[in-house]
Amino acid sequence: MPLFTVSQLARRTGITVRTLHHYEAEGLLLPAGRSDAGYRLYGREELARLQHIVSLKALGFPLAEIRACLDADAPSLADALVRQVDRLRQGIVRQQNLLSRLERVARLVADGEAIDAETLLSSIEATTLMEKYFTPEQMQTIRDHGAALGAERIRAVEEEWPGVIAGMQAAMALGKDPASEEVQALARRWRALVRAFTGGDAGIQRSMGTMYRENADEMRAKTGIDPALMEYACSAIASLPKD
Amino acid sequence: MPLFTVSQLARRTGITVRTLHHYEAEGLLLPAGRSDAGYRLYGREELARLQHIVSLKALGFPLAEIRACLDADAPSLADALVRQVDRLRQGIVRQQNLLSRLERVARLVADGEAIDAETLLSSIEATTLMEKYFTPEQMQTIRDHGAALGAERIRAVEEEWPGVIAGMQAAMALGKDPASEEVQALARRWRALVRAFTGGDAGIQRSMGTMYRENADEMRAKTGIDPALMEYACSAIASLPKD
DNA sequence: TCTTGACTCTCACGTAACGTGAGGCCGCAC
DNA sequence: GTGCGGCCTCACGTTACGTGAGAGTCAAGA
Repeated sequence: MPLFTVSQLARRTGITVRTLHHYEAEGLLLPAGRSDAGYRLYGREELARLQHIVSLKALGFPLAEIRACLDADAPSLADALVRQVDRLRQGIVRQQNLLSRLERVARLVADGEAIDAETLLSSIEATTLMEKYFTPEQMQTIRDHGAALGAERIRAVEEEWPGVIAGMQAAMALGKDPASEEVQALARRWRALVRAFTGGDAGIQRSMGTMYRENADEMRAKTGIDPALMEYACSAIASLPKD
Repeated sequence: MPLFTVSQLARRTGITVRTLHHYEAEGLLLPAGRSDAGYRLYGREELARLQHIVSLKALGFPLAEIRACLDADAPSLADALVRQVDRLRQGIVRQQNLLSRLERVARLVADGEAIDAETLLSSIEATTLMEKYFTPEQMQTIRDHGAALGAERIRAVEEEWPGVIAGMQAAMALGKDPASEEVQALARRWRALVRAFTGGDAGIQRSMGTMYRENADEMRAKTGIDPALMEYACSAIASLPKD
């Protein structure tokens, strides 16, 4: 009956000595005995058990579950297999969602040549926030629409916003009538800008409204639009003749 | 200039108070100051930084990298994006390999009704070992071939092995000539069993030979074939007329 | 004014699966 | 006897916090 020392057993199964120590501490694999000097000694039975452990570990099982399986019997192993498949599937789905988000961000860098950190972080935050309020289908619609518009038109739209916001802000501060011709002109430009983004999709526009209302602080900080201005602009747009 | 306490900041960004403590300990986000009672106080700047942190964390970045990005500048962020995409991709590939292995094992359970733990673990070990010696294409060939054979034929083959091995072992022990008629009959059955597995593929047969040689101990334990018997059987098969 | 409840503080251990020394004993060969 | 390799037992480090424990702080109601 052959007995192995730690390193012999480790070589035979392709794991480290430290791992064997760890398994003993966890009660996962106890040596058959000790030599006079206190060296761990393992027999055939322990070798077999270790091979089982290594196999299950190679399938990604946590040690606690491995111990449960080996100390119990077959049905628990079958259950564990199902659980592990589920765990893995969920993990993969999460990772893939993450990856697609990341790749979208990475494309910003690739497209936008030398984008600065502030802008990039803002974009990331914008998309993160948007993913909380838009369904995946809506996100896809928005992206498709953006692609159709082209990078140049998008930049043009983004550059027009500050002027329109400032104009509307000034009009509100001066107490001008939302139905007045001057404010109506601003409202038309505002509506056009919103439509450039929503593509005319009513669902997207509603979700955008929700997003604005629930993140008033952040929106004010990033766009300069506070709830009062938003209401003023909306009332001005409501007074526009149906296009 | 508004100041926030921990819980106010936490609510605003959807993270926990403990996490803020942690970020301070890590030097990732320091409060703007403390109140007389020692309460942490954060300002607008800290809120913005925390939003950046949360965004990057949502993309799966490790905290150390987030700190590096925020304390450095844009190029480091762009690099980090690339690194993170790589990391994720590799992780997904690993997980998917794991999943496919696991699903193969799970199918054993599904097919074999009430399989016992010992048998299942043996199967797992066998496939784990095989994946070390066969290329993915070879594994696929083996699986295809197995499917073509059908579960019943496979079981028949598995049941025939022990008798053939025992017979060959006995013949060797009695010192019979590998070229004798009796041993030649055993050799024909042996060769047929091997071909049932390899499907006649020379590459697979070579890989199997390597696997046997490099795992003589384990093979002896599982199949009862030791190197001497293997050599004897091979010489007997070599004496067979080319079919 | 006292008390209650919500909030905050600082330790400090727990998590998964080991890696990586530190300091010291054991065994065999020269 | 003296190397050198193998073995032993602590015990801390890793990741990103969770979860109390024990104690001080703040605003409000009885």
